[in-house]
Amino acid sequence: MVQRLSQLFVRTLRDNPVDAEVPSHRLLVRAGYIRRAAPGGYTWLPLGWRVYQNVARVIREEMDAIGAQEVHFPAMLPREPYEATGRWTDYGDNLFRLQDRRKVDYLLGPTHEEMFTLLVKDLYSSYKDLPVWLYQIQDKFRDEARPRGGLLRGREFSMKDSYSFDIDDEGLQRSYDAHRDAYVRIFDRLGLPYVIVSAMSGAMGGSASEEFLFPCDVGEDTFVQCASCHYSANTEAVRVGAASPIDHSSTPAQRVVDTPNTPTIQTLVDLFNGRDDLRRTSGQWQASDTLKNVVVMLRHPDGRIEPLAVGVPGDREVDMKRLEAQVSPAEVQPFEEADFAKHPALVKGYIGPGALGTKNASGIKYLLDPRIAIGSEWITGADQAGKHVMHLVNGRDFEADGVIDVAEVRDDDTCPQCGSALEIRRGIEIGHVFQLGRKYAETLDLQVLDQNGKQRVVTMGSYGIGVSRAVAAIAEASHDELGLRWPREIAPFDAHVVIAGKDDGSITQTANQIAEGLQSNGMRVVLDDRVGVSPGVKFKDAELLGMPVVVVAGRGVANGVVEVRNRITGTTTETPIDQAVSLALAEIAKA
RNA sequence: CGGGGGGUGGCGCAGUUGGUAGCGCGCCUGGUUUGGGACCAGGAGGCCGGGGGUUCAAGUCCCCCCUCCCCGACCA
Repeated sequence: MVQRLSQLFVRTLRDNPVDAEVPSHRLLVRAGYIRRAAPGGYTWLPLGWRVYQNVARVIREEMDAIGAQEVHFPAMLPREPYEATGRWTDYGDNLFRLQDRRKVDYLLGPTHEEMFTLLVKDLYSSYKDLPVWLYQIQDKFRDEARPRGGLLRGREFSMKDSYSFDIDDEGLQRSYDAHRDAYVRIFDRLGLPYVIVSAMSGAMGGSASEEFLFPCDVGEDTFVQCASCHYSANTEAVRVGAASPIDHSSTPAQRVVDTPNTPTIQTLVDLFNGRDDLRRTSGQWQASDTLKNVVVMLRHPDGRIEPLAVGVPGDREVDMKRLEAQVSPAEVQPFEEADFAKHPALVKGYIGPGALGTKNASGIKYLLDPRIAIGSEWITGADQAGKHVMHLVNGRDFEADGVIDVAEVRDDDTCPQCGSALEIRRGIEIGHVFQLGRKYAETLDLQVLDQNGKQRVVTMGSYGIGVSRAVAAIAEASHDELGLRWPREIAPFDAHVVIAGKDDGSITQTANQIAEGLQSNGMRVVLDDRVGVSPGVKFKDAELLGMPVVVVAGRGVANGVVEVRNRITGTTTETPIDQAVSLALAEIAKA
């Protein structure tokens, strides 16, 4: 059936909604695709729901094509499985919890590793049953502290997540590769540009976890990309190579210097450059010649709290996200005044390697940025108020307990693979493939018998795509100043036929004929049949709604012609009425 | 959770020293229009986010709460 715009449940807004900031949110609300219904929750209107279904269909087709099978869970889940894996508590405030009339606890699933693991455990018990790949497309619930960007980060959102179950690591790798390949096909079909980045430290073997990021200024993830080689990684996963040792045979002995009133690195550098006796033999001292020591508190999952000291070059900050990722599952907490009181060896503002390290006065574990080479000399805190030390050589004058790579990553940092300059970019995480391994299977005791009749713990992978987020990302990727521009496969309709201008009946007749012609060729068609609406309004709405091809039947009909407009390429072609359908079909095929 | 800015018809906004709640768009009726968000005339539509207080009188002043947006923190 040709959808008549006069009958469609939609209202476009002339003005931008004031509470929408990012383009996708603004346009989806203004064009009548979604409405906010709750904090972080959106209602899909008919147009939006068609887009959603199209995205879900593409994902289903590709998942089914690799042999994955769809299941469907209840939204309301029991507490026990999440209790068993510790996530009932680990998820903290982000978990939506509820109780039934008997005060029994339930939760709204934030993610479903537990349920899938138990489902397979429930039914399968032999290696012959493996591998098996299951997926769901369902709403997830996370009580985000700050939902934002409309569909980009909600508290209720739709996600496709798959889980693979294999008997061994080789199988897991095959399952992972199959999903990764499927994701490439999915995002290509969705018209979403993406970069695949490493999401975990190289220590685990670089391919254990990768993210698909859609590069975009409003994205919340930061990643680096190398212009020369193909290296790309989430900033959390970037690993800097260790610096080569430096010959320090000509470096003077360490020297403690009075440095009053040097609360910042810059004032410290200025003081050294301003004093004749401290001046460098060649050039000026830089912030990068100083060693900054940051102390934090780590809170382990078992509740244990211990301090950790990190040394980074003075021109860099410690990136807390990177630090959290490195020390996970421990949480990072600030080192507070009260903590200084408990550790008298630490002098606030003058913390140096002299006091740090498990072998020194504080006993605090001390880890160094990999850029800090053995043999390099530094200006750093002397562990006395108002004093710094210079010519302090790593390996000669102090020794750290190890290396940790958590300094901020900057534009033009060198690529760990080829040494060229890295570029920092932002992106929206649209997909994530992850080799979970045996963590959940062990905890929930998912084992099968192998060929030798022995119990073997199953190894798992998890693979997610945010469906509602993908809708927003596509809108983000496919719009211009006039409105949305849906890729053909995702658009609510293939063609938008407009009845424009003063009509003696022939225009409406022509428009109907074209709409039906398109439909009989398998196209999904919306017809703007609204009466008393001026052509300008209809054109604006057509541009805002964003179907790939717009056919305008208007004043040209008197001369036997209509217009075919391609919303993607921006071209307008006038064509005889009897060729309108075939031309529109050709343009749709191009879009 | 910290900082900042908001909440007044469906949407966007104004509202003075406290004194009958307004404008534009949209919506309804009639008429005129019909190729780039038309025009005229007449209408409908508001618990001014919620609660408490001050006052003869509160959209406006005071207190508490809710909620939205932005920045940060947080985020399998």
